[in-house]
Amino acid sequence: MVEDEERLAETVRRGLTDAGFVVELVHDGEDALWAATEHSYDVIVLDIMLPKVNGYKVLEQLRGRGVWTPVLMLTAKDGEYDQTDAFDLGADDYLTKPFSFLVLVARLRALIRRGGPERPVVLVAGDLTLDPARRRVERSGEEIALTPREYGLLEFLLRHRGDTVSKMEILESVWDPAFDGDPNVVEVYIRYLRLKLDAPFGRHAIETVRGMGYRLDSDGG
Amino acid sequence: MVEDEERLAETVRRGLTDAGFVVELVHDGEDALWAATEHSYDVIVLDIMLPKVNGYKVLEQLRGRGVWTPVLMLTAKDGEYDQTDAFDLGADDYLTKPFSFLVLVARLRALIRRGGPERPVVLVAGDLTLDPARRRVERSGEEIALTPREYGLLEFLLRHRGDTVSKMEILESVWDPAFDGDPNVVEVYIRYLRLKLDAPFGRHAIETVRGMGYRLDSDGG
DNA sequence: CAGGTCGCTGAGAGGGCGCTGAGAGCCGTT
DNA sequence: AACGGCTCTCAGCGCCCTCTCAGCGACCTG
Repeated sequence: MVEDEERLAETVRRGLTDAGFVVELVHDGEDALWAATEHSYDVIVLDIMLPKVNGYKVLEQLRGRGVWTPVLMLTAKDGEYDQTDAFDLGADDYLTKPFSFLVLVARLRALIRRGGPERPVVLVAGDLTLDPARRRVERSGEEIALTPREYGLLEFLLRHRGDTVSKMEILESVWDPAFDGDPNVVEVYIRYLRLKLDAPFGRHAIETVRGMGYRLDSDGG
Repeated sequence: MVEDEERLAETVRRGLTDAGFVVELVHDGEDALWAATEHSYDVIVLDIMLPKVNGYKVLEQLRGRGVWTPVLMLTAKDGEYDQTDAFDLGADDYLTKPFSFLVLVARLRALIRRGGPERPVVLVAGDLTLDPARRRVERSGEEIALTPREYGLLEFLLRHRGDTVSKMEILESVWDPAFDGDPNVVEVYIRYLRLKLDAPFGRHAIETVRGMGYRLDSDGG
């Protein structure tokens, strides 16, 4: 683990040890590079903001030296780099500070077990979140109750957020590939979602692309 | 790999082979186009300065032909093109000469690992971009709302950018092969596009070729 | 300069697409 | 059996998109 904030580092270290991990802790980028090159770890937890050499550089260097140990990056929410950068740089997973300790453990176990990335479990678009595991939808932290159909539709839109998806695509994925009813159902359910997701918050996350279909804004409208 | 400097090419080839890659080497843009179109590679290393057809043209042609193999471009430090161009044209990564061999290997591995999911299928002409998947059009980073017809017309022009296309060709492709209405529709829609794409930006991406048809500037006007 | 052709432009009619409210069918629960 | 929730159908409506048309200007030719 590479982390320079002492209190946070010590807390996490103790927690991980209790959870059964053997933890080695270094405090800056230089030590991180040396340790990771010389030793072999199951997984590396790497903070971005570090003394001497930042996390970004550390990762780049490691990959450059052929070190392919799975890396979980810790990113500050308002940092200069964001999650996208983390993935682009070859990180296998990331967490945004502040993070839930239990989530950290889960992600680390996943990385070790698979030897590969576990994509973030929660789908996000702006202040709109959908957690498939808990089947829970929130907007601005407020839970929103959805029927199964509404939920399926929203999940589909979120998984294609930013893309324009046609009514036919939606019907085939959310309804049935052999659905032969009135395609107007989609419009009706889009409306239901808008009534629950947009209207109470004065936003418009779901955009109509006339003649083409619908599009969910990446930034949540 | 596409590289014309023999010594560099041979060095890199040997290194990549040692690192476990199977390498095919061609020396100019023409061979590159042929090889990349006929065969299927995990990743393409493409130099910019090449005999016959330069790297940019090669990339442009490949993307135009629907070849979406990841491409890593090699750019000269003081070259007339820079990295921004590389990304704009649809390169997936780039390295500036001289480059660290280990970094090259790392980047190639990253490109191969990343593989399929997030490939930008974007048509570009200067500062004008069209993303078919997202059905999104931007000029200078600013999104532009188009109706289906306008969008279809612009997509057609972009796919033939640099070429002069006749009104009849346009009618057959964008409208209907059996369209028998007033060909003046094309002029009308060209106008709509100009009003949305050119006028607000003081440019003229769409050129009229009197007696022949229309032409979209490759560099966006 | 006159005449013709081609492209540009503004206005407007028509239709198609998406939105909406109501309600019927189906299911599980009480 | 009655009720409520969910799903889907349907038909009306309003707006945006599409296309037509006619006048005008630009360009070429004699």
